Amino acid sequence: MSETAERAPLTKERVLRAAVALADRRGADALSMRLLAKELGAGAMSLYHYVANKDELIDGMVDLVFDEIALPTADGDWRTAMRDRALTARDALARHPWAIVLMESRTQPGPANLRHREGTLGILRRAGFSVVAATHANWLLDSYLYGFALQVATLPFDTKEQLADMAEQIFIPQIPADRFPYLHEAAAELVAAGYDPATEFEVGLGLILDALETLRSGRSGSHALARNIAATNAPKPPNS
Amino acid sequence: MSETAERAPLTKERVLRAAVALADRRGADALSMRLLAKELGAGAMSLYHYVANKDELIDGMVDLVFDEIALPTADGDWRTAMRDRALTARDALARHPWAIVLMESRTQPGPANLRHREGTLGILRRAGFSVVAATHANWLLDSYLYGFALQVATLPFDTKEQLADMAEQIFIPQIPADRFPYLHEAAAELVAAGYDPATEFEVGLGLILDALETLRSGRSGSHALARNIAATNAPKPPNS
DNA sequence: TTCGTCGTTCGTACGCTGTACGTACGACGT
DNA sequence: ACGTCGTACGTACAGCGTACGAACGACGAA
Repeated sequence: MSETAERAPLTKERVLRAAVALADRRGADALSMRLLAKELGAGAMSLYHYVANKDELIDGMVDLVFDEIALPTADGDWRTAMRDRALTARDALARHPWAIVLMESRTQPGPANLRHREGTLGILRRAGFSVVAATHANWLLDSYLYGFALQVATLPFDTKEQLADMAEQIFIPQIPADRFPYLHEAAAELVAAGYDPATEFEVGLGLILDALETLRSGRSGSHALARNIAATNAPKPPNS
Repeated sequence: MSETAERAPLTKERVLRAAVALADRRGADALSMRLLAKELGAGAMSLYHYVANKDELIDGMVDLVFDEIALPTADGDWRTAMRDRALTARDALARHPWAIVLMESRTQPGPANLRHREGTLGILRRAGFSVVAATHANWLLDSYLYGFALQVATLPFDTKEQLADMAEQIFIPQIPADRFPYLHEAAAELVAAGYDPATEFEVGLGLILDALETLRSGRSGSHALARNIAATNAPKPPNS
């Protein structure tokens, strides 16, 4: 493969990027120090000059993925800013499915992670969200984002054509109609209706953003708890 | 520890339950066939008479956790049914944090998983959700559920007292106020406002359920895509 | 009683993992 | 010419999942 071709000097940057590429190509399980070293044309132990251990390697990889998510800018309304961020985050997590679990399981947030939290929080605060309301908004958006990515990462289909194939060849025959009538019906009807899984993310995202608007203005729907908490703090952005 | 005390006959059930207990106690990483066998007072290879391999062991463990989630019943309105399911699921995932990732990463759904999907889908369909609207609802609810559980599993605090300690001793000193003004402000203000992370899940859940009501009645908020799709299929429950 | 046969248990071994430890080598200041 | 230091890595160890085959008790048939 790459025996003597690429013997550029080893750096932390190069190690991390190679690790991301390897995880993308072969999956998180295949990422071992030995294999990564071979990929770089180096010995396994050489890597330990650039990362203290495998955990630190993974921390670095996660922060690289975070850097691929568009940092929301100050201009424009909060809705499109949060929407753009969610969409690019979704894309980044689709490119690096191994990162989904690792991103939120690192106890120490990396610099890109911090920059992100600061950016999104700023957008929300300047848009009139109270600190507590913005906290609710971030929890809701991030939970949806990570949960969705987690579910999508293991789906065996992406397009509506693949969904149709899956449903007809695997799902419907395996689900007995008498024990699972609703699932049976749904599988058939989704295909018939031309349901496209690629647009699913934006449906839920739109609903969430609508819901957050009620949180911002302090008038929640029928949920008393959210209403009470939203009223706790008036918006008062720092630094302006 | 348990040398000759518990030499009840090995069964698949016993192996799976011991595996769940071990993962709860020591974490997913510590779950090895050798350690699990020792826990059961058996040799490592004995386990392979009850599970084909470690993957099948994990499949069984995940299905046991699924069984802890309350299957929604037919009576009552859809909102409380979905709310109860989400809350018991949240509790089950809090008891078994290792299961969050594994649950949605198993390509083959276990029997408890299938029973669940059928149950929730039935609730929604009978409540008037179209097949496509119910699909949206499930994606939104499940994504929130898993994403929230994923984030909570790694948080170092659960109660508002722990949050206050964390913020004061770790978070605020580590976040320079000049580079991260909003994060800095938020950490201080959340503590001052008596923000309780334990209630966070229900805030987002309430907002989502409110949003789903608009999906059910076919009138979405400002999101045209959801409105169009919701109109695609009229509700027509099977089997009744 | 003796002899398969079968279900269950598990000892050993292989190739893999992360990484501790010690060594080796080229570049550089003195 | 001689230490020192940054970089590289060979070897080794404990632990992993699991393939293979042997051991052992229970049992029906002879």
